[in-house]
Amino acid sequence: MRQVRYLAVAAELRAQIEAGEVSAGGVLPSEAELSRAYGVSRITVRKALEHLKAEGLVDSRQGFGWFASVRPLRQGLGRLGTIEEQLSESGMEPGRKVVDFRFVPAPDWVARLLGPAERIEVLQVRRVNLADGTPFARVTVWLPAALGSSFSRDDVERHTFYELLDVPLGGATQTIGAAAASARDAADLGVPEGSPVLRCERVTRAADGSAVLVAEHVFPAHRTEFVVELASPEPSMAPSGLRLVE
Amino acid sequence: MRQVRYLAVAAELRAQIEAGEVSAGGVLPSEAELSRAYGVSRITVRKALEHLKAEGLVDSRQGFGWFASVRPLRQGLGRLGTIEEQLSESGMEPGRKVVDFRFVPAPDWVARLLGPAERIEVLQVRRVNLADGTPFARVTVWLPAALGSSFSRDDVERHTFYELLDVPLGGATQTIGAAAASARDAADLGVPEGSPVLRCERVTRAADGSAVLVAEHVFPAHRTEFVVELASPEPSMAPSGLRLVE
DNA sequence: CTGTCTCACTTGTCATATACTTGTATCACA
DNA sequence: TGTGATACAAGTATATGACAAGTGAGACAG
Repeated sequence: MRQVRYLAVAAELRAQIEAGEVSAGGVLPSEAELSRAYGVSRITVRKALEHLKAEGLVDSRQGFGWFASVRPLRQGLGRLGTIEEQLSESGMEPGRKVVDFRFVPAPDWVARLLGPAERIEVLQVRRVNLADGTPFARVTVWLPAALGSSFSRDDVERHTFYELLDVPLGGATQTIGAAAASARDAADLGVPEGSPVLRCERVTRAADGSAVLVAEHVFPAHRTEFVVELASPEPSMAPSGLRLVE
Repeated sequence: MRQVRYLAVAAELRAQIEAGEVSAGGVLPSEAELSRAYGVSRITVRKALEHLKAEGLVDSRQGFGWFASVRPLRQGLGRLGTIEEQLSESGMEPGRKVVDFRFVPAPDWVARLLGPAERIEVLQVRRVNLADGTPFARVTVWLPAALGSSFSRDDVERHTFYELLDVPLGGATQTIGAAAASARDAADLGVPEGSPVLRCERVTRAADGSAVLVAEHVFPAHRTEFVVELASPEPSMAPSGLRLVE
């Protein structure tokens, strides 16, 4: 029987990563080192690593190295598509409606998140997402006026902000909480005032770490929920990422 | 495992700042001094500092120096401790109280999650977590009777289930949603009935992928929120992991 | 006391160099 | 087709040095 060496190497690496010997985000030894360690050529090591990359377990950057993926997705679990994909798959018709497009002075909490320099003016876009004509989300985006000055209402209606922005993006921080629907929430989403809603606040940062965009998503609780895959169980029973607010 | 030096320097600086060795608003040593102190080049010190700046922990002014931010923009999720740690750090006394410990037939939705074989009987443990005596979470755990038969009420009061279980765990799926407080939620958490709560449902799987344990966490919305760090922004504006429910 | 100048020190930025990494291509062998 | 050896291109981390530009404090003339 012919032995396939790179699969054996891949299996060993996978075992080490899943055993936590390489922490999430940690850097693996270089291909050359692995090659020496396992007594195989660099080609074989690469094939093994690329195999793991296809599984979503590791990733690489040229000139830097290989590192364990921050959020590995297991093979058995299909990727969760975007909401729009889910809608069309279940036969519903997605739609969106821009209900507000204005330059306004930044609300206090938005100004705090964007940083002091951006205090002055922001482009505020409010949009309602529809499924078969009934609203299931309201999204509000605040963008420094300097960045949004060239956008038209048509632009934001047809494209995502990530497409429109010409800035290399570096990451985001997302906060998920529950709240009672305000009067405006109730009107926009067609739910009773005071009924529970999921509120998600996201700060998107540029590659250099500066905040670029603040977004608030509000969902009626009875129609939506978040799903998070945890690769390895937390030591505590408390869900990861939970935080007490003031 | 390879190390990236500027990340190591950043970690040490972060530790010092958070330990209060640099008071809020206080000035850090100059880049040249840090460079000497850590035995690295100024470039590396700068990269570390800029890393912390992206986290909102420090800031700089040309000609003046680096100083700790008065109000950190955000806490990196990587170092977000368990709720218990947060409580003791903020001077509150954590506590827990087991309010229910029973073997019962599995509720339908739990049985579905655990798989058909486990339909028969489960150990149901209900616990209220306290901060300074007032409840901030209620956790209910369902465990197949076969796995939980050896546990005593004292065991679950003193240890986490992850410690008690002798099974190698493989991962978990966590669902976060909002809901209105039921009568029991209201009683357990001390909030008005119908007020919004965060509801988190977790299915923990063994290494072989079979479901081992189902847990439900309920938090009053006004005290808790989830923070998720996204390494790279999603192509869609919709928050990742969101899913429509029936 | 008040303005102004100077000087030491700081961050911001650029250029250059080295060592090391992944990405890719080529040729060879079983 | 899997594996190995080699070479080179491209990208990253780090070190070193230099200079521009901003800050603050003290010296000094009025």
